[in-house]
Amino acid sequence: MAATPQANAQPGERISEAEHAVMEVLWEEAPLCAQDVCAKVCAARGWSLPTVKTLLARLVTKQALSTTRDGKRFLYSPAMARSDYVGTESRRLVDRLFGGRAAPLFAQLAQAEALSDTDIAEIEALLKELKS
Amino acid sequence: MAATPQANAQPGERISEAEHAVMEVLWEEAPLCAQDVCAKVCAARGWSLPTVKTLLARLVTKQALSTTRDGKRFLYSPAMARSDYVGTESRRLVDRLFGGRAAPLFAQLAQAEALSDTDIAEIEALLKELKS
DNA sequence: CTCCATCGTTTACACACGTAATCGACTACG
DNA sequence: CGTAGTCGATTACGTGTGTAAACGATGGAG
Repeated sequence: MAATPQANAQPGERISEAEHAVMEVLWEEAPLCAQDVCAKVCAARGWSLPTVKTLLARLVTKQALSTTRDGKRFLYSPAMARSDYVGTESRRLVDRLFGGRAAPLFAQLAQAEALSDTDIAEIEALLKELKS
Repeated sequence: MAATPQANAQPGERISEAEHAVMEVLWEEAPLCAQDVCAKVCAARGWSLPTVKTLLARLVTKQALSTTRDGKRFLYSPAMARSDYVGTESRRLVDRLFGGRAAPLFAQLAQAEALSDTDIAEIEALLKELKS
């Protein structure tokens, strides 16, 4: 049984940007069938239904989604927590660009004026909590 | 002059991860010739010299590097500031994962215990400065 | 002045990704 | 019971990326 190229896929398999858009929809609401996902994601990205189906299939292969049969169709649900994904992605960036240190990232955002007053207030609150 | 596929390349062209490793070396020290870059980057990544040459060439095409002739070889220097790259990449992530808001990213890092005491202290100091 | 080492350039190739059409099966309506 | 619509699966294809060999020019050693 000569494994086809895509046949093997570890759970750690990387989720691409387009795939992420699909995950985002399902993290917001699940389970959904392909059409529902398409309706939501196509509105934002302008993809066609076949495209969304491909992405769903690839995500299932990568074990990022799980499926349940519902009559003739499938219902898709996330098989990984959004916080996990967000966590590893954030960590990736911090490692790659800031040597694993979070402070320089913060400095970067501050300098780029990417921090709103609300952000600053929230971060301040978080800091207070961390120190307690 | 039928433009070859790669012939056109805007300055905004995206820098891939492998290319970024090369940029990193040149941001640390420049200008350098291909061999010097290779010596540094190959130690960390285990690439061969041809590979590094390809990456350098692609980066020149993307206008992320500039070159000066030095006898028979080229000296490569970054044509974009590291802070610019780091800025856009950070922004990208924050936009994609946190709806453009920095506070949730911070919360994420805090929750993942990715914040050292030093980080917290530095961020606190930055906050104080921002509010003044 | 010739030849070799060394550049940068060109070409190569497999795989991931974005995007999509087509196909075969199955369900539901008539 | 047949047929049309719909679903997931299969196949497709161009481009970017990671990785590298082959090639052609050129400058420096002898």
